[in-house]
Amino acid sequence: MMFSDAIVVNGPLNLNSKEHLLQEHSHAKFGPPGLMALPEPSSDNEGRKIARKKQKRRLSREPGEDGDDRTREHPFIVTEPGEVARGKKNGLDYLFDLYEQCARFLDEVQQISRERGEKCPTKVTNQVFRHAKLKGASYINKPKMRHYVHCYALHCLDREKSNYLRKLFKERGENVGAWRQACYYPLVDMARENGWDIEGVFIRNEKLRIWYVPTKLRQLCHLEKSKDSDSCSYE
Amino acid sequence: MMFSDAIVVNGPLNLNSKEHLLQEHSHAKFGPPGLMALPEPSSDNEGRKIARKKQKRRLSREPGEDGDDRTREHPFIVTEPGEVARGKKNGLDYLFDLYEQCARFLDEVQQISRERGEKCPTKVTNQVFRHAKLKGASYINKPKMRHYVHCYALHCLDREKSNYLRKLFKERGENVGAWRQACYYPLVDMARENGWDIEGVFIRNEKLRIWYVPTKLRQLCHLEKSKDSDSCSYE
DNA sequence: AACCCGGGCGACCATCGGACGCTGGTGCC
DNA sequence: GGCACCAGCGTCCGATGGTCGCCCGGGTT
Repeated sequence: MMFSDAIVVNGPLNLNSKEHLLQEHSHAKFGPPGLMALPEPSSDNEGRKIARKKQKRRLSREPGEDGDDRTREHPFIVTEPGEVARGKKNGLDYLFDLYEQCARFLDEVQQISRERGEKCPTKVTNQVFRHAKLKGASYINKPKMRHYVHCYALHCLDREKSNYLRKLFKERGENVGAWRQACYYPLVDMARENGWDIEGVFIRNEKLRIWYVPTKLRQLCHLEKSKDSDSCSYE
Repeated sequence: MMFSDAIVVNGPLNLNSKEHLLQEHSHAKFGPPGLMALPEPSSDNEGRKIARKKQKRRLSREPGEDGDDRTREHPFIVTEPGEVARGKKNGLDYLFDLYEQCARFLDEVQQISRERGEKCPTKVTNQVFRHAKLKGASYINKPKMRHYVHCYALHCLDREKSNYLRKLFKERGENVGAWRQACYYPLVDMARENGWDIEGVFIRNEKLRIWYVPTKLRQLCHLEKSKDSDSCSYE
């Protein structure tokens, strides 16, 4: 009754959005790099400056036209594994899938950087979010992804506990915010079991490695560690 | 006639400066962290904002008063291993020692971050330079250290070749700039032998790991790689 | 003493990681 | 239909990695 791994769906998900025209970017070659002249600043880096205001037109959707060209993503609700969110909501399987999509976008960015001989990111950076947007994944954005990183971490590190928490909070009718808060504590326990090295816990996990440890989680660990050592020693 | 390692002096060095009142920072404890209140932004991070303008008074040194309170460090000249720079110059052993000092400052910064439960840098960052300055090592600064990273890299990765280059350029009476340029090419060769993974070459070396790969070196590798594949295949 | 060469490093810049809170979607009554 | 709740994400902010070129030290004449 511990890690059960790899059971949870990768199935339907994302019922309410229909942006999947991406997903299958084969790591293509993009042709020979073109021999950039060395003493110059750098090659044009994936439309960082250029094409900046190409955002989706906001505030222009006609009411009644629903489901597509949505102004903002439907909010998440607490769903149990495999459960499809009903109504104008997204489920947690979909949330977690977003993290996997980001990992794929990071792969692509790394591929491109390597081809160009540029610095190669090891984490999901601004550049990756920019790339995702460019590829049409407009439903991915930094604040959202950072907001739920620790929930995804629990999902990666202890599927069992993660699933249990989802069921529990769903049952109780708790909102997403409450569930999200609750996700911190199992992680703090895990950090404790690993000598309080939360960074290491992330880095040792294949999927988590690419995500920054959230500040709040790091702080919680530090706080708890201080409490621990206060109460059982006076060094 | 390859890696001979660990022969080069760690001796006299730094004849013209007398700032070594640092060197021996034992990784002390600094007392208990103080249990920062969680929801707050962050604890005051090593005088990042505070004490900012505490710089050395410039333009106020009286002429004739030499050797101390110098406005700027003496320029480097090409010296061979163990050779002491004469006159108002610094030698390359001293330059390389500066990199070792930075490594020690990084250690300290990491120690402090870990105690405070803050993000722990793995590289020599701005924070490390700030810390060095705070500890009195005012002769260490970012532009200088970044400027010669690849020279230090050669020194770490192929002492033999590095020493040879120093002797050669000294003999020829070349200036520091010329020697510095020359340091790139052996490194490019080394990258070639390692599948053009210059990042990996740095990371695999204990001492280099903490330094960012200089852009110019990365670009040179990329350029050379393109040339290679152009001339021996048409894929 | 005057001059010029060369390089040290102050200071700037684009971009980064990180966070807040406004806006407006959503379900309930 | 109106309202209250709450969360998505635009947008800001301090700090970062990276660099350029000014200024002036130093050797030469």
